[in-house]
Amino acid sequence: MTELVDEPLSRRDRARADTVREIKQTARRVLVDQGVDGLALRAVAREMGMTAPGLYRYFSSREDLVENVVADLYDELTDVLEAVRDAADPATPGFQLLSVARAFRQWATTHRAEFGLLFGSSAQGVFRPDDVHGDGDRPVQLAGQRFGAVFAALVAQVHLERHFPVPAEEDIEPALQVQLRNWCAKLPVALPLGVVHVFLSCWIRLYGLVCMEVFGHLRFALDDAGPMFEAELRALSLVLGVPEEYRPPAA
Amino acid sequence: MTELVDEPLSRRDRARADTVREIKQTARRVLVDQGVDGLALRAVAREMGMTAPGLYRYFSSREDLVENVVADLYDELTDVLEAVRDAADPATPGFQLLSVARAFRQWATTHRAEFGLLFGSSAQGVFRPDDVHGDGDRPVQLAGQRFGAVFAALVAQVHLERHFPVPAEEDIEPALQVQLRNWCAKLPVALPLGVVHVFLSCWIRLYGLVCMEVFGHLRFALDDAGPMFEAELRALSLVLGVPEEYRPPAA
DNA sequence: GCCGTTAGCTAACACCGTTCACTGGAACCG
DNA sequence: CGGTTCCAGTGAACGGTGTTAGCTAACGGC
Repeated sequence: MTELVDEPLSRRDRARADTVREIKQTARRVLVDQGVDGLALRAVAREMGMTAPGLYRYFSSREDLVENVVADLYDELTDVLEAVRDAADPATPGFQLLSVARAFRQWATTHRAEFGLLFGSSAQGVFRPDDVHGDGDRPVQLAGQRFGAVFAALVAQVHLERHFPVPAEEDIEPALQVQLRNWCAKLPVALPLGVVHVFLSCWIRLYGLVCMEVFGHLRFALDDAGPMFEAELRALSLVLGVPEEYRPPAA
Repeated sequence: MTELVDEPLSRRDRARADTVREIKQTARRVLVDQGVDGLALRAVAREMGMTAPGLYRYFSSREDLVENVVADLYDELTDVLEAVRDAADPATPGFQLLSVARAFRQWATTHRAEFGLLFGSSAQGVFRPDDVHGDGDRPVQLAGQRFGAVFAALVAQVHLERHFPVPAEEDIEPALQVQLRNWCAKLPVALPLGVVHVFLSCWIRLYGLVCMEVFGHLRFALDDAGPMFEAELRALSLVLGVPEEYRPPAA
């Protein structure tokens, strides 16, 4: 058994860790310029001067490799969002939230293949049917939670600063109440049910619009989703009571 | 050259049409119980006692077959939605819209594989990058337009009956205005820009929620999306001014 | 220096999409 | 009726895939 202490990394272990990194990094490059379907084990191996079976020393299957790449991508995306949040000026929750939302779309549109892997229809690996809630401790699940926490925390802060209108608990259907309560219990901070309800509703709109744009399901109406995105952002700002001066302006 | 008249279907042509039907039908069955990745030409051929190369007499590639299956699925889904709309009692636009939205979710959750093919991230076939707008005349595009028209027409009718609040033209960003105008021009009926804006916004929410549910991206928070769907439906009813008595009730 | 562990290889299996050359039979024409 | 043309469907083959089994060779710890 390997030690849980992180200090005694043997020479071999370091080499192994390096190889793992290189594989994931190569896989990501292949993903980007070959597409999801072109993300083949053999292609990854070829790209780094190995043969496909060699990869099985590091990942138990293609699915396993993909899952680890997904976790890394979640982390990378989260890093970007956190950096944008922390660089936002003024550093008010409202403006930070808008900036993060824009950065999310920006990342999605400039990393289409990666976005498809994270948020598309082929992401059975992220949240498997068997673990009812996505709160296991596999890397991809932890990374997913970290990602979600960025938005959740910002909405919570916005609400803390300016109490935007939320439905009263008793105005939420009981069946939805218990689910929201269960979810709340897993969050680091306690939030009123109405707030998480509004957060979920806002996230649905952001996710829906960005997905439609990236997956090409918006082209029936728009050829550039940018203006529509800003309009939706403005609508969300109103819902969340983001102060006028930080809101995207109407035309 | 074959005649454009539809009467003189030779014996051969009828047999051919039957085979095409059987192939698509078999492909759909394979899709359902093997998943999108399991939708292999060889599997389809095997299932119907043929060999894979034989299918090339009917479809020029796997992609071609999939595209035709997608078109059929769009048609089937649209038929379901239209039937639900026409069977809605009372037959008011508001209630019809709610019924159709529920039927859409119902179809999506009971036909996950098919839904993923139509609305997921692997739908490059439906709207290709090259045709800027999805208004070509390939079967899949026609079917897609027919699908969208169901929702669009209902929203239009709801607005005709009760003028829910829409943004004034001059409150829409110019860049978005021209896009919406272009799209409007392709619709069968003339609609105020504000109405199509609201329609698009509502469709984003419906699409976003159903996609998240079907693709498993909602499991981080909810294990049954039903109540949240009804809550969103209620929110949309308020946006669209659907009369109180047809709205989903608050808790 | 020995010995266990392990990285990486080759070969192989079963599958995939696709092309090609071919056969059998149906449809058409004189 | 015979001859010819067309076409559905086949088997073989090519190059690709994920994955397993068995081997070699090098490395780390004693």
